[in-house]
Amino acid sequence: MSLHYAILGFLSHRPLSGYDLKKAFDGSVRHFWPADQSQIYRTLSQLEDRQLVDKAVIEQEERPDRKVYSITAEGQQELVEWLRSPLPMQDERDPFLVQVFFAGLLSNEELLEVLAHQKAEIEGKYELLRHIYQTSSEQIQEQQAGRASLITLLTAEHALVIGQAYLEWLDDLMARVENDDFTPKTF
Amino acid sequence: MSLHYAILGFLSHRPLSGYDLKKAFDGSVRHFWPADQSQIYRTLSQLEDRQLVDKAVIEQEERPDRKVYSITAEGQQELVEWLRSPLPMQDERDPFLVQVFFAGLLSNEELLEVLAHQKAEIEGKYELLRHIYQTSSEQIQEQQAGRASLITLLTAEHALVIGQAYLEWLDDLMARVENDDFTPKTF
DNA sequence: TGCTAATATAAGACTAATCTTATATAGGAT
DNA sequence: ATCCTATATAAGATTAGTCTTATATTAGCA
Repeated sequence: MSLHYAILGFLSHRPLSGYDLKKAFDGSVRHFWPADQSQIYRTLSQLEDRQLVDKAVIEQEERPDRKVYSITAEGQQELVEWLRSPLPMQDERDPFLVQVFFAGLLSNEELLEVLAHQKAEIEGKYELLRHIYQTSSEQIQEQQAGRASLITLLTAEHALVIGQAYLEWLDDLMARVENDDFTPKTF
Repeated sequence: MSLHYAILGFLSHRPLSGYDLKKAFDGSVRHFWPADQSQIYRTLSQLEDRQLVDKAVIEQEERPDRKVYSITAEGQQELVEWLRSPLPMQDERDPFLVQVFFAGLLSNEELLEVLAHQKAEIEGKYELLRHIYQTSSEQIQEQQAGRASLITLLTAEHALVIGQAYLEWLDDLMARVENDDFTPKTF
């Protein structure tokens, strides 16, 4: 469902084609809402059926026609209503945590390997996001872009804060595995 | 896919019926891998087809037959192999972050409301998990249960660490919204 | 007396998302 | 010469997970 609103969100800035939208997703929100190309096109035609977007066909001789979508007044209204509405929490689904939960079946060495792999993955994701955050925050500040642009940075900030905590937990855990000491902590 | 392995994981401790498994999921891993009752039964019969589990039918006069599943040698092997194997990272999907990303369309007051709601949700989840963590860590320590039991606590610990970071980010963000100051941070 | 919860299983329909494949062309790189 | 990338769209099949409904009985509560 959120894909509908994410698309409306992008279209609320400027009209875009399916192709443009795919690039917009990959370049900004993919770390918390990846979008499949095929699904974008399907969702666009659903939004069109519900008259939340308008389609403008721009004929091109050498390529398939560009179909540029723009948000309608109804679409804008539905988007803002959704943005305002408190959402029920999503349940998470993390196969890595399933591995950890049943890791009693592994030796400490095997467990350490799994943890080290996860650490590398999280670190990679973290570094990528840090780079994106830095360059785009500099860009936004140079251009003196407004409040709405600054707000888009907050999701990257969220990922960085969570990533840092994740890495601290992993480091602490790896140390405990090395000492073979799994004594519970207090919270 | 992880549901297959999570079921095998539970069955590696002791034989269980579909009904038992549903309770086991709800009581321990549901915060990172919720399982639908219907899906558990379907997955059990798939595992049976692949001979990773054995079914023992216990006839009951007054109720539907209890079908108790136990893990086979092949099942145990596949489980341990999976536990050892480094998994590709999952992409997240968080509608709340979609809201934040496009929150430029909301006023500061509206945004604060959305954030306050999320804070309450996260706090609720956090308190629940803290309670579960405390009681079950005490229980495990009293019973002098072994390494495998202590390891199951680590996933709750993970959720608590992440939850804390999440709440700190939210608090900081709410303060900034109140001051209408969205200046980027440095990471 | 009737309602609810617990025990126990499972099919059917549906939705969201992914993966694969198809069509069509231009321009640049090897 | 040939291959890859970018542009541009979209149907088809499949998978994982959810939601609804069905069946059947007992025990306890109000």
